[in-house]
Amino acid sequence: MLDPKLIRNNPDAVKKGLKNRKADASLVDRFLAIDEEWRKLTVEVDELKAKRNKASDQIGVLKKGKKDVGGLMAEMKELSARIKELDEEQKKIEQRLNDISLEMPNLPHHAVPVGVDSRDNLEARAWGEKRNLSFKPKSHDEIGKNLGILDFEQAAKISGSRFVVYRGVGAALERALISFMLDLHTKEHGYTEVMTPVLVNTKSMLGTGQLPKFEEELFKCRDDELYLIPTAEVSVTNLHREEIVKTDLLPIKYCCYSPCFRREAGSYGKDVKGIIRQHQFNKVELVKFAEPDKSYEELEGLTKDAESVLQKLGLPYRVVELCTGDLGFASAKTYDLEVWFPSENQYREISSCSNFESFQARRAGIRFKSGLPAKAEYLHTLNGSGLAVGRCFAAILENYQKEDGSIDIPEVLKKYL
RNA sequence: GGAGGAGUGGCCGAGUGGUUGAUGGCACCUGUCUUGAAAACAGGCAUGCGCGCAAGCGCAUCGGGGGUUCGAAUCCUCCCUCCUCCGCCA
Repeated sequence: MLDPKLIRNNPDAVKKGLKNRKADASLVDRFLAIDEEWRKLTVEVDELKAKRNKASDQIGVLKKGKKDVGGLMAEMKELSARIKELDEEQKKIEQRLNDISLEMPNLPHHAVPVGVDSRDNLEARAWGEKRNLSFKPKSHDEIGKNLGILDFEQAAKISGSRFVVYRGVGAALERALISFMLDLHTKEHGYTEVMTPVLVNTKSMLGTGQLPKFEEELFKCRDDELYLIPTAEVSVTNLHREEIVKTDLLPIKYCCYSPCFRREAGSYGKDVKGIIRQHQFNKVELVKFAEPDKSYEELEGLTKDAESVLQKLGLPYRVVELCTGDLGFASAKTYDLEVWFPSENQYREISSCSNFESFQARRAGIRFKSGLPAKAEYLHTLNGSGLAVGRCFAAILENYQKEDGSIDIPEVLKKYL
């Protein structure tokens, strides 16, 4: 959610930001029109309520003095009825205002390169040597099937398409990756591990921005107001919803392993082979709560923490700075980490590290005290994959494959297997 | 799932229809005293929103929604959360 005062005082800047990210800038004018209507009505209602409050006090006093208050009471009865009508109208307007506010995406940070789509993204840096294979590299799903560690048929039988069964060493490798990542982030990068529910309520989904706009991307329970999380970002960020966190605890750094669930509506025919795009996948997520003036520094650190996973695994990757047009709904600035896939001869996203500034904090009511005298203020939230485990699994299969169809195991994983 | 109890400001805890946004205590801030600190004493101390250049004024908020009433923390109702007991259960 954007600061309503910012929209009021700086509508043109907001429009420009929305346009840069290909969002509907007319939302601003609609917001302003309704906002004005709301304020006008608010003044009116408040005045009537002030009148009523005064009269009610007076009635109390008069009654004590055994004076007649029948006329005044009748008058106030009418006034109350009028107030009730206006209250209802005001509530409706508030609802509309709120709906628009929740539909509005975040504004890009001013330094984010302006662009239309992923072709305008900037490569910030690249790391690692792509291995020189003396044979034609196989795809990870082929390797996995051949080794008997990935089974797509059985998964399709018990669940459907875009699911996978890990078997034997495959299951162990997936588990090893999770443990390796969590250990790295907790022991070397100072994150606190949490394990949170994967079913969350509507408020949590609104808080991080999955709702109301992206409901079709979510799995929802039929009989309960609960959704499966598409990322641990949701449950972990909402840990501090409606809280004023102690300033001396900032920055708060969490890492969380969780399975993630995405409907992938509208991605039919895209990445249908392999485990790149699944309805259910594992991910270790990094989440930070930071003071506003330090959040960009924290974004750099967060990205480096995610990168170090790839470095320790010896997987070549590059860091891409997303342009305004490619930014996610809630993000002000995002770095994608892309890992090398030899069989495709291209880099593919394996992590996305974003600073949401106060966008999620405002939706979720996450504040801290700052200044003198101390005043509660929205903090900044950040998160990034550290990393997507399934894609990491696939990248290891492809990058560490040998001509005989077997694979090497990265050194750092050996103690986990 | 069944029965009962509870939810008040940062915390504890009063308050069952009328100057109660809410007594008191703790914590916190300021001042006096002190070489300094502690103690004691005095004072201050909720949040959100709107109007206003400002001083300030007004509205809302006692888990959440709805209702009764001129007026609700207080009465009614639905919901949520927590606790106790029973049932079921990894």
